[in-house]
Amino acid sequence: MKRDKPKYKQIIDAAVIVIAENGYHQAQVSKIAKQASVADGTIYLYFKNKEDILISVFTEKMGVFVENLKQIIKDESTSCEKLLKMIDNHFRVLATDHHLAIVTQLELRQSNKDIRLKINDVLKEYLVLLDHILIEGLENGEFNKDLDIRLARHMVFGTIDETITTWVMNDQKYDLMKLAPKVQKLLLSGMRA
Amino acid sequence: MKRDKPKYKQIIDAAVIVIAENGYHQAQVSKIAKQASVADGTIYLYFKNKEDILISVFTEKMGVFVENLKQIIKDESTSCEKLLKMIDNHFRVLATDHHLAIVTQLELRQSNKDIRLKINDVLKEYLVLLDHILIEGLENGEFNKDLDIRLARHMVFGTIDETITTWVMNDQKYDLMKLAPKVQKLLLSGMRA
Amino acid sequence: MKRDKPKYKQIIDAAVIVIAENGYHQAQVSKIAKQASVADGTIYLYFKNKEDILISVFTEKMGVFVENLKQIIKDESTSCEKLLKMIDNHFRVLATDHHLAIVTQLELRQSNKDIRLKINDVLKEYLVLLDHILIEGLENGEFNKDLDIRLARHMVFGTIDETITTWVMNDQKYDLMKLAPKVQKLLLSGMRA
Amino acid sequence: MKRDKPKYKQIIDAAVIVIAENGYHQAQVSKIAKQASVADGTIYLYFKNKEDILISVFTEKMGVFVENLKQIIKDESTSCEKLLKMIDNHFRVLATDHHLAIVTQLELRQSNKDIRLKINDVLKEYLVLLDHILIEGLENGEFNKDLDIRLARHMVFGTIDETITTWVMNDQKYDLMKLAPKVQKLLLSGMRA
DNA sequence: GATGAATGAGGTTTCATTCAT
DNA sequence: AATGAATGAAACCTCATTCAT
Repeated sequence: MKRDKPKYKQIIDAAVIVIAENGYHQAQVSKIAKQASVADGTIYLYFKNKEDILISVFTEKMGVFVENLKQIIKDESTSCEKLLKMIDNHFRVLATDHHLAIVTQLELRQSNKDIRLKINDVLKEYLVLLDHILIEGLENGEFNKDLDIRLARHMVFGTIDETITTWVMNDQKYDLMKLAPKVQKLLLSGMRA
Repeated sequence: MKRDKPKYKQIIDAAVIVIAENGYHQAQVSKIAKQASVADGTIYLYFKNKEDILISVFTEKMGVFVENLKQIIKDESTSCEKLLKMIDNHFRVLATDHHLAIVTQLELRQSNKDIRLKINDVLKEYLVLLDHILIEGLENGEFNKDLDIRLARHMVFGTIDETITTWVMNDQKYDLMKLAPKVQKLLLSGMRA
Repeated sequence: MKRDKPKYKQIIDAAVIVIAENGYHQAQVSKIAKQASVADGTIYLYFKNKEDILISVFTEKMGVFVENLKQIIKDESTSCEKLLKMIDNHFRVLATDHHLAIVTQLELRQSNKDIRLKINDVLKEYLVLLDHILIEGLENGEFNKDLDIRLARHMVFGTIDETITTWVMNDQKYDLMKLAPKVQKLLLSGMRA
Repeated sequence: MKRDKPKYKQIIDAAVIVIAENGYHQAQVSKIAKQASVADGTIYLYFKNKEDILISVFTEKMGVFVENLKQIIKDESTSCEKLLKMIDNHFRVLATDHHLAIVTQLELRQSNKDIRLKINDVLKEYLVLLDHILIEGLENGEFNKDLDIRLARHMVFGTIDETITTWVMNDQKYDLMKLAPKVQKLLLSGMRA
């Protein structure tokens, strides 16, 4: 399997760095190859084309969010706590990897529709897990029974995304992690029973 | 003043149509010129370069949001009502102009960092006005006195934006306007005193 | 009409020279542009792509053969004389333009199947005219009534083509024109009544 | 000797199939290796480079024509009969091996000048044998004493080649073998004393 | 002898911008 | 003011060949 070979991850990581440091439109394949210390042609032994690199970057990295969230859902805390853990996790992953934060919040959004559609497929998986938490909270009475799941999902994800994007645009100069409990509290007060 | 001449608006409107119908990356200057019924070179009598067209599209169209919001702030309703009016206005403008909705929610976000930074300057004006409503609500006791204005702003704008973007991505097939009161209610329950 | 503008012919002629002097696979668009004294991009105002240049080279130049042959057919000489004139014309055009001879006999034959199929369409027109001469000769009794037109066409064209190609491969070092009457005589003796 | 080892022939035969089925420009070394069931690198144990494969394909396969023709020349028939046998042999070999016919008549002609020059060296051997027949016919009075050997060679080979190429281009859908006596008769009538 | 992963040079085409008319 | 023909820089990808195993 190609994605288990060391060069696969090597190229993905190189792509994140190159995109973060040069911007999406200045992230030429040759730069990524150089950063990964492989020849240009080697890229094409592991990826079909440039688009495939970009989608794989998102898929591989987003996988971490999804995996973490699956763990969070499994545990036995309340839905409220799960929501906090989710926000906390989302913030932590991006606060820990500055390059990745730039890539997901700013650069990858410049990609064309084809790529964005595939990125959305990955995102959808994440949103479905978020819905699980929301539904569970509804059913166990933690959340307001009139809550519109779809709007609540928009609110939770929109707030998280907007908060992180603003933080990235401000050059990540304040502590994102500290905002997690406040964001949770703000969101919860709007959903609680 | 260039922006008062008829061809200026003509080109801006052509750009919105071309970007909405062809996508950001397929919106060549020559296509915009054709749609505006002017020669390619004429574009450069009214705009410094392509970047200038795109920023102007956003500035000119965003102006409507800002103007409307200024009117809303002036009137004598409660902060809660102002928030509803703001959401309602935001939804209405985009629900009325499908091309514009596509351009602002999807296509213009593919622009490079430079353009997006300038677009953000324009957006900031809008967010400052939103802050006015939030501060007013805090001061007159409508909103929770512990409310973090910055986070509340992220939540309000993030929720609105995510809701509209999802609606555009779903081909605008449901009635966006109907969601306005629900979104307001959801947001308010998180902020109220 | 694009093909009436001076730059169109300028580029076609440049292509013939570049292909003849560098070989088919070393005839880059940039070289053709340089030879034609235009910018690389200008090529694409007159031709859809590189393939289009190559096909146009053949079509434009082959047009001369076809036009000349149409004149020959119209005149009132015998079929035998027409055949001589055809051979003579074919030899003369290529003996006069050494670059063109190299391009048609050697270089253009390296093109891929798509291009060769389009080239064949043009050639077919020429062969149809040759058939006219052969049929006429059959009907007026100049040629053997048992003559198989298809085979005769193969023989006439194959002999002409092989003779010219050998001449080109030998660096055009002998006088091709002098061979015309001998080739005619040889071919005719095989077809005469 | 490398050319006696089984893998040598295996690769040559694979090359003929790959070129015939994919076309000259789509006949990558890796495809030939795959078809021959050897690794890419193995090719280079038997051939200096890709050019060497292509020339060897022609040399090996052309060898059959030359060998057969040598036999034909040795026998005691008339020059006219030898000519028929030669045409018959030429047609038969290609009519029997459809892949080979495509490769020699269409695909290999797309190769660059270097390769074509080397192919011509091989062809020359064949043409020299043809000259033997023609000269013998001249000397024994079967052919016209004014016959120009060089032109006659062009005519014989050009007619054969054009006839076969047309047959291949028409997807080999009629019986090439049946044409042999007619082609001979046509050619002979032009050369006979 | 055999393998196949890795290499890296090289070319077509697009499109924002200019400037002579 | 308006035109639009001309410019030319810039990058993705292929594939023949090598060489460590």
